[in-house]
Amino acid sequence: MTALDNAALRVATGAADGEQDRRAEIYRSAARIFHRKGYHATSINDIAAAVGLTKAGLYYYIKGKQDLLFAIMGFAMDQLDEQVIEPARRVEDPQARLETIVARHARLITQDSSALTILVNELEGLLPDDRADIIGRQRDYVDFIADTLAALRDEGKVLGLDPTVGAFSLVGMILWISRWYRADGRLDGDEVVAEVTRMAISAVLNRGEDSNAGNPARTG
Amino acid sequence: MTALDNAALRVATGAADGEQDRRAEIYRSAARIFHRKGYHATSINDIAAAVGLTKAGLYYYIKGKQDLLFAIMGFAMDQLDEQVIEPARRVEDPQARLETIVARHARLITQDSSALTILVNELEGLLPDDRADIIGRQRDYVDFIADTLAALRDEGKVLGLDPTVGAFSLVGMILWISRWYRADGRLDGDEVVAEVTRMAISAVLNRGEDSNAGNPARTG
DNA sequence: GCGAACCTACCGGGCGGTCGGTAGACTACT
DNA sequence: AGTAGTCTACCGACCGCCCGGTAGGTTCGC
Repeated sequence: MTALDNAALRVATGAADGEQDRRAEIYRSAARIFHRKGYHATSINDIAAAVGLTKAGLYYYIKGKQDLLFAIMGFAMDQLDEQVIEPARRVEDPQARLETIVARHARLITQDSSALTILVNELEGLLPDDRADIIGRQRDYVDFIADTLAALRDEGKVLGLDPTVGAFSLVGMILWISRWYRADGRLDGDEVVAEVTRMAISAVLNRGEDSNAGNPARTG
Repeated sequence: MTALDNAALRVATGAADGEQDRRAEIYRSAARIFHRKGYHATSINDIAAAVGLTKAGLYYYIKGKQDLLFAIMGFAMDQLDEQVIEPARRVEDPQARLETIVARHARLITQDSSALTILVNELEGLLPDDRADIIGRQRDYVDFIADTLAALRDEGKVLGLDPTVGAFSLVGMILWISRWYRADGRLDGDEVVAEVTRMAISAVLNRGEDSNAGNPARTG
């Protein structure tokens, strides 16, 4: 049933808006409200009202608040798998693969950040088993990036970078986009994606030890 | 009264543990629990129990849940001002200043991330006026970084980087540390700080256009 | 007339917050 | 020395509200 729910959500976030599948609209609205107010601050009534139903009416479509959250996160993770990880896996050159990862992930966020952002911010709202599931998939993603960085290092393009720290840092940079990017802002989505991708690659590539960035600040 | 509260918290987060000032312990515990479970998922009872009081007893010390949150965030912002922004302001060379910002901010997070992390994750729990206050101070911080990046660009050390996007990206990289760094992990705090600082500087400095990181990925 | 789609009404419970009270230390006056 | 008053630091009990969730209909297209 989760698979079915995710399918519904996938339809919903696509271009074609709901015409028959009410469930899709519900998931999409819930994702938007969770994203804006946070999971715990969002009531079932909020979601019901947003889709023009009463609370009881909403329960015709969903099993509960936590299942709703898990379904949204599962969908977001599916999106990441399909639109970032799988395409990147088919890129053999490590640098090109890293660029693919960053650019595609960033683009996903500039296009619709709701589900992706909930995915990282509302983990503690899940049941332990569900949380373990999601965290495992996230961990796989970070490992995938770390492996790519390790491959870059083996090519000699990167010196003295810890792949795990590098992977986490790049992920942080990408995820943070959802906090500051506005579709109606000074830069459009493609420009932001390009800019962030450039920074990410630059952060990782070796520049030949011309920087003395070590430990310049001491407390006090 | 907020100033007094913040003073109490400042004492609390220092080395010397509570010996008389109960308020300090309360703020510190609250920050830790808010950090772990999130603001909305934390009840006043949780905090009271953590400091060995009943809910009513706790209200002898605090004005309300939202004031508690605002006080914690105000303290975190003060920490940022005093330990990151002010020291960095005294550094004239833009690159050295940027290194100071990143290293000091990162160090703050590896040392005790509770208040700093609440500061960015629980904004929507605040009253509108309080939120505006905090957001304004955060915006000032980002502008400070962006100005530093602009100065670097004027020196010719950076080509074609948007200072605002750069500032946000670096902040994202730094803040994300609190999500993955564990004090008992493989790397100790200083190593992580050094690694992240190196990445941040590298992300921003010009490497002479040897990267073709543009728009390598298309959907579909 | 039957099932899908939805409603009104309700439940138990936990929430943030308040109230009246009080143990005990400390002060003040006689 | 005794005792009355006062203040700090707390507690048990309670309030009204809203929460997630449910029971039991009702409407409506087929």
